[in-house]
Amino acid sequence: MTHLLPLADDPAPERADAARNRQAILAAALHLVETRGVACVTMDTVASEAGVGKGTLFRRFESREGLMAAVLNESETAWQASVISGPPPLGPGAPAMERLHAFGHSRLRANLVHADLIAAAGAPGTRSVAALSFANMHVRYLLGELGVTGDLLMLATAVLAPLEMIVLEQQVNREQISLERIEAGWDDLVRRIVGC
Amino acid sequence: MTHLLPLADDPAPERADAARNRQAILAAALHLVETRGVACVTMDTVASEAGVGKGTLFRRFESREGLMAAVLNESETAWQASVISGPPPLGPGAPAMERLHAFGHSRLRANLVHADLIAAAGAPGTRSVAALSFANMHVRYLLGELGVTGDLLMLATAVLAPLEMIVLEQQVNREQISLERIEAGWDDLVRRIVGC
DNA sequence: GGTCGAAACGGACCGCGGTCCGCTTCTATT
DNA sequence: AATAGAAGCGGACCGCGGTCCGTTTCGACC
Repeated sequence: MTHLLPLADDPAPERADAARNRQAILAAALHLVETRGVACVTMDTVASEAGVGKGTLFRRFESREGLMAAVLNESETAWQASVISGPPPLGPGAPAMERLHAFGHSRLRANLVHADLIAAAGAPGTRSVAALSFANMHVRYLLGELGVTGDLLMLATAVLAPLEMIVLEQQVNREQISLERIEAGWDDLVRRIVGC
Repeated sequence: MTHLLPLADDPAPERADAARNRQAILAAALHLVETRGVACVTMDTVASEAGVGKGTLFRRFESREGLMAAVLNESETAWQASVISGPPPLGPGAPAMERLHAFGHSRLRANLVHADLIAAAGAPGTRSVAALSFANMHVRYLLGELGVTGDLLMLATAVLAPLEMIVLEQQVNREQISLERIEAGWDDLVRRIVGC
């Protein structure tokens, strides 16, 4: 075998025009989301802005949720990168406890900033599974570093659940709770789960 | 003043035909949800089944989410009643810790049973605010009984967050985690939050 | 019972998400 | 360069949630 043979690719490597269209659609969607806000972005608009037919959008991204998830993914990826290899205390280099707190605060803010996009991206499962379980995996790792014993998967879920948009939405918009109080409450939660 | 005078009613007491229609709509919706499943229930169907125009549905229930929330509310009310005045350990009479665990398990199951209806009822805020904060208030009360100190509102939120449908959905459908493990994980969480 | 304003009604209508299928474009092969 | 057929394309079309407004019904008051 030579280096010209395709090495363990996907069985169907994307065709050139398809790739071009995917890029065009993604760029158009991102632009429209930024300028008009998520709510005002219709599939027809994205299609015409990208200069493709509507069918193409749905073949590439499955649904509106899928497209929004793809847009969201752009910033999510950057955020993940800063968790994995950015400067401390979010990135590696700081003590695990500091990293965990930085993680929570950062995630909290990221969720609030992209609130409407996250809502439009819909239930997890539409977003890539890998992206979704990243947070859980990272928290599990940090809890391990802190010497926490028990069902770490469950504990990580418990730590992350209060940061979910649906919960934050209720607290911020409905109950008018300040960001500081939410952060403090989350810090307390972490302390109780880790400590003792 | 006599007993014939309306006592501190809403300013606009519902007209007779309006009340009749509300009942008919709710009954039709409930029936259709039970027989065909939430996903197959369209507003047109409910309207014709109830023998009213579509406009009436939307005037009474605001949106599809609102209608589904109203349907969901029927069973939620019953559940709340059993928490407030049902038999122990869920109702009053048992030690606070037992009640709390019973509460969590009961809520967990209720959420899973009505999963699709809850999803269709959409974000909180569509459902009545009272109904939504009931769980939080109850948990806060139980935590107080247990002598927990701190920001009880935040702690109650932390206790309830892992029971939210969006979290459970991920665990049950995506990660295939058993109900027992979820319950055990939640029990552990409660112990850590209360204890120490 | 008759009158009148307000409230409720209902179905035609709209926009959007999503599908379908005949046509076009790409690329592997010779 | 020619070819063939798979992959991609696009826009007409559909169903559903939601709105609008001319018409009907209610019930308070005379």
